[in-house]
Amino acid sequence: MATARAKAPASPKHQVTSLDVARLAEVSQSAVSRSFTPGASVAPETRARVLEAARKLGYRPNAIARTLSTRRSRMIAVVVSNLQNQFYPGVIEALSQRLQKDGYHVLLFITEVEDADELLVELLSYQVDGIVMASTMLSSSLAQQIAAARIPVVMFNRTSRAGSISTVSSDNHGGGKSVAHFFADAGHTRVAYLAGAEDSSTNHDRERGLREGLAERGLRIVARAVGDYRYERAAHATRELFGALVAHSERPDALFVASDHMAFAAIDTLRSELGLRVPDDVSVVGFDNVPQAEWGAFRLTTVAQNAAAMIEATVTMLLRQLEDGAVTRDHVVIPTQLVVRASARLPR
Amino acid sequence: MATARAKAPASPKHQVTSLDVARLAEVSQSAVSRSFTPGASVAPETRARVLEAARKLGYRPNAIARTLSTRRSRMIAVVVSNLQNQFYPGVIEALSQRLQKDGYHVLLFITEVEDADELLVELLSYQVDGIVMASTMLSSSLAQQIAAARIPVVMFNRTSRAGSISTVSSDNHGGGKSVAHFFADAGHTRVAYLAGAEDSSTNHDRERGLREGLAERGLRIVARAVGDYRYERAAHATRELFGALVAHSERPDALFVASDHMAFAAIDTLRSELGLRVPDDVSVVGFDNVPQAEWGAFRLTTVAQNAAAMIEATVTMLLRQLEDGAVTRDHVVIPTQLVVRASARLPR
DNA sequence: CCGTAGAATGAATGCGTATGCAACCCAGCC
DNA sequence: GGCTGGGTTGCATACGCATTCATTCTACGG
Repeated sequence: MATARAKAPASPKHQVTSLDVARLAEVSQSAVSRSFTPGASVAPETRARVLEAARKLGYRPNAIARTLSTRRSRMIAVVVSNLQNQFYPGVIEALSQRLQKDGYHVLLFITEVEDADELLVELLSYQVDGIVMASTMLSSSLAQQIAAARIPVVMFNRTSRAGSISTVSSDNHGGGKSVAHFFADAGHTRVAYLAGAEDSSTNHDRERGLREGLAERGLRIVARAVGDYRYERAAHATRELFGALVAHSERPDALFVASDHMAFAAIDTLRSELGLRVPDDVSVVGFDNVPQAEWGAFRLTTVAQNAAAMIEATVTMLLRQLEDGAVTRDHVVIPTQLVVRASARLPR
Repeated sequence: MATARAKAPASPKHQVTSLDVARLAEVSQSAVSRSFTPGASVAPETRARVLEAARKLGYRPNAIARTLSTRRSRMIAVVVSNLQNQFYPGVIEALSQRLQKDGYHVLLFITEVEDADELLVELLSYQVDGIVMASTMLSSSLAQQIAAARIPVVMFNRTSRAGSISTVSSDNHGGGKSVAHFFADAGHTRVAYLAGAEDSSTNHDRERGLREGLAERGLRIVARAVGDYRYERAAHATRELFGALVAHSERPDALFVASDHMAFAAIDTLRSELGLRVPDDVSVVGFDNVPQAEWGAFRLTTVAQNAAAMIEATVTMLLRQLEDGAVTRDHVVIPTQLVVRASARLPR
């Protein structure tokens, strides 16, 4: 016995299709399609009739059907992992709005570390036109596969030695170097580094910049701990570097942190937990210049990433590849700038 | 003369389709489709042959074509406006992961205030299976339209008098009330309110809760300013409430802020700019319990929203409606809890 | 006044998958 | 041994739109 499935009355359930509009406007389905396709050949009065009929019926072209037909979905996949770091929500927001302006939409994928591969495969089945990967690695096998599918990929804020993949990043090396000089000019001699994820190119480049910049002034990194781009781990790393177990003479007098997010953890820990003053006892400099860096509680001196420029470069690159149909391998590096606030001692 | 369009060699450009797999496995296209459809009728050995062939060819079912056929896209639209407020990135992250677990994906729409309508129309053309609206209003005409299309909508963290729309929200009224009692118990008599967006139900309910809670103790809101859920405007509102122009005797001794994000602005402004101590001079309580509330710089006493429960309720509600095919109008209210930290004076 | 280029239109087909339906096979049962 | 029924399979078609191709219509120049 079949259970009486309380199926809702199928009154306007029948989705309005271009054929319905065609009938009402007394034209062919082709004419309807053309009326909604910019640049197609339709007489103005025909289009007017069609649009009027469409309005009456509440018709909206079906983007899915269009995708199947044109092989372009106008969807861009954005892959992100760490939304706790304030940098990324801002990026997503700006990126999304920028793409919307060009008629594209964002299919969002959140992924922890390395299940990214599995996700990517799913993502491909949605026929996205392009992919932006922020703060996530891409296995080279998968990169291969995506390249084969001729889908443009842009790595945002990450670089990669893998296949034919474009990247947009800040001048992390230069940023790190400028911090080194800034510290040196302020007379700091015991500089420590609080690292992000060890396998990330950003972390690597920022540290290298710091090291080389210090070397130019005859200094070196005297201590180092890993915060993995996470607040809690950064707080823990700060305790390692400045805790009671560290002899006073060994204590660093300046700390470069690989991201603002972690810098907040460092400052909080230094002040509230270890009783150290910032910048009087320790100078702290971050990286990113997220909105909170400006807040009164932190007044963080930091290396600003030009997010707007990075996003513009990303979108430009993506759209160009989409138009050309050719997957390229460009690398754009956006300059950074040291923003001096109050969390680090000023140069003399 | 036709320009020689440098069309890339169409080597593996021809997308692998179920028909290709069928040919290789020497079965019909139907068999391939069924092999990828859980619960379909296929002999185990047939399915094995198909999967093997698919693997060889690198075949992945085309989700777009499937959508066209099944009329289910397995995409959920998520509409958000204010990603600066840390509450929302967290929600997006959790929501996205939760939906991914059930095989759904998030189509993200960022919208400033009221161009939402236009966006929603676009969104509908993507045949999303459901919509989650967070921190965004929905015009009732559009709500009507969506209901007619039989697309389930859940308003997240907002309520609405409009059409047949489900809502998930916290007990904002109760939360506001508990703050009132907390202030009263601590002996505060001059309580001020820093409001969010005036047209939001959350703001309205939180304020009403505060007012009623105070009334129960014979108190009232002595001052009020609007921060519109934005940091800068909240800082400005704080100056209005506590600035030099306010007579000392008129100055509030407790401040309830409609969101943590704004509470940070209030605290920063009170401390860094107005030279007031928190909580010694002014008690501050927020709402949301975002991760930063716990940070050493703020140690914010706040009303915690149970984001996990809200998300679970949202997803459950959405999925149920998708299965039943019936758009319902449920209203779930999740309890809140006052989290006591150090930004407000403790009850005696 | 005829020929023709060009615009406008409709019929037909393809995009890749899911599924109702009919055909088929085979085991089990009377 | 014939019959029945369940499990498999393939055929054909639908999903909604874009686009090619052929056809018709219009206007214009010679």
